[in-house]
Amino acid sequence: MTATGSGQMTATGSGQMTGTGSGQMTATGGTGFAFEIGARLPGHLGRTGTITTPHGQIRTPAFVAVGTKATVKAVLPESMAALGAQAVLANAYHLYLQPGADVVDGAGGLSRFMNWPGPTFTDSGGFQVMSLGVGFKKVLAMDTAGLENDDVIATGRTRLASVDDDGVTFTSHLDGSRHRFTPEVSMQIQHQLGADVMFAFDELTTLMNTRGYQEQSVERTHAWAARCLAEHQKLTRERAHRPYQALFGVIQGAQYEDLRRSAARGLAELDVNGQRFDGYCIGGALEKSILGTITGWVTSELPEGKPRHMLGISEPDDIFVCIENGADTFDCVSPSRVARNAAVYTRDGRFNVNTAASRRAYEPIDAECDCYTCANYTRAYLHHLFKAKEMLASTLCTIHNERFIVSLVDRIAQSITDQTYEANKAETLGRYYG
RNA sequence: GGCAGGUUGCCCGAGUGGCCAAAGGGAGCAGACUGUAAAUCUGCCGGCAUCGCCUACGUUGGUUCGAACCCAACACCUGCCA
Repeated sequence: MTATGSGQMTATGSGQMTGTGSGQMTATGGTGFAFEIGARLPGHLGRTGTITTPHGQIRTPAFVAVGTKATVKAVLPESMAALGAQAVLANAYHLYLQPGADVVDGAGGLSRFMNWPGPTFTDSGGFQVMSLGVGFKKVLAMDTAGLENDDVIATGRTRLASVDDDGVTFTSHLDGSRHRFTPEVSMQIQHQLGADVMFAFDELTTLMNTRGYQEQSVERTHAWAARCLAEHQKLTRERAHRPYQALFGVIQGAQYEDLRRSAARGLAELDVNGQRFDGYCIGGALEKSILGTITGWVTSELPEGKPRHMLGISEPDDIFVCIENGADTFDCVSPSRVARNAAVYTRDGRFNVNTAASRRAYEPIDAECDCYTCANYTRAYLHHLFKAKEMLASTLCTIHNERFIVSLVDRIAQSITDQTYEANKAETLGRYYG
């Protein structure tokens, strides 16, 4: 395991760097974007594959690191490449507010702006419809019983976003200024940001919403998806001198099978003037206990030959269950956010390094981990850095956590190829949650 | 030596008769975080413990039904005068 991990790490890092400068890739139908399926997981919907973008390839399944404001918080792009990260996902809403999409465009696009030569993704701002709106961060829950209520608003929070059928009005959390996002605006921003993969502007509901609201929201997201495709087609023509940017549609529908399936089918069939989605995202309110089932409903409605991205997922059990149900890529803030708050992942579960137990623990976070942090630093030192409020603590723990997830996903990919998936799953989850 | 001010829980610091085991910080201890308003947030934080009891606001004594809060002496610290 360790040998495999470090070997992959090196290959990824160098592959990314060289693939970048040379520009266009292999057979991509003239767009620079393509997806090719590799091995399949017998008895399941899972598969390995390769996504080709103008900025390089992504071997799937893959974890995409979140760098909301064009930076993976606390970590250098070089470190992200060294730990095996294949792609980075930034956020249209945040970059639109600061520094402004035109500034990123002027730099030559997100990749150049942030010095990440590999593939990049941007989220549409759809997540902020929810996180700045009703404000319920909890979109994952074990149990939805008794939660339904469209009027619930998180206590103590000011609502900064409100939705209507045409779009969303935001109040900037930075300066209180008012902004209007529509599917067209999101596409314009994302084209200026210039990521290889863009996401359609969607409405993200929570598990608190009523069935009626979820239906209405799925319809709205579908209508927005069509508008995104139309605007995308127009912008792609206007910006033909720029590298091709792929567009993924986002499937909502919460925990309802009929809604999820019809939403998936609707986007799979959606064709606006010959323009279709290059891939799909599975997002929104996801009930953890049936996460795999939901993923399966959706992927079985989607075309096989296009990649599926899982929005906001990174817990080990969730990753397994999504991959075997046909998800190809993931993104999540968790490894990074949690690291800044002193929580670290290990093969034997997660713990907080800032507790007294690590004060004199002169050993790495995880003896089996091949990351830079575990190779060079002890828990005692990290504990000290957190207590002393030194920012290196965030850097080192983020490197470790990102590597943990990347390496977990890499091992899953390898086990699909090797046909040892079930054994790998049983062992990995048994240890992690045991 | 004279005049004036101060001494509060691990630290800083409110509180000037009962609603005070004592505000608020910090530290400490633990927990949470799933398309990032997050280097954030939550809980505990004198002891034993079920209400409750015990020990506590420099020390000792006093006034009072009742004192961290009022009085006296003492100890130490801090300003101005010699």
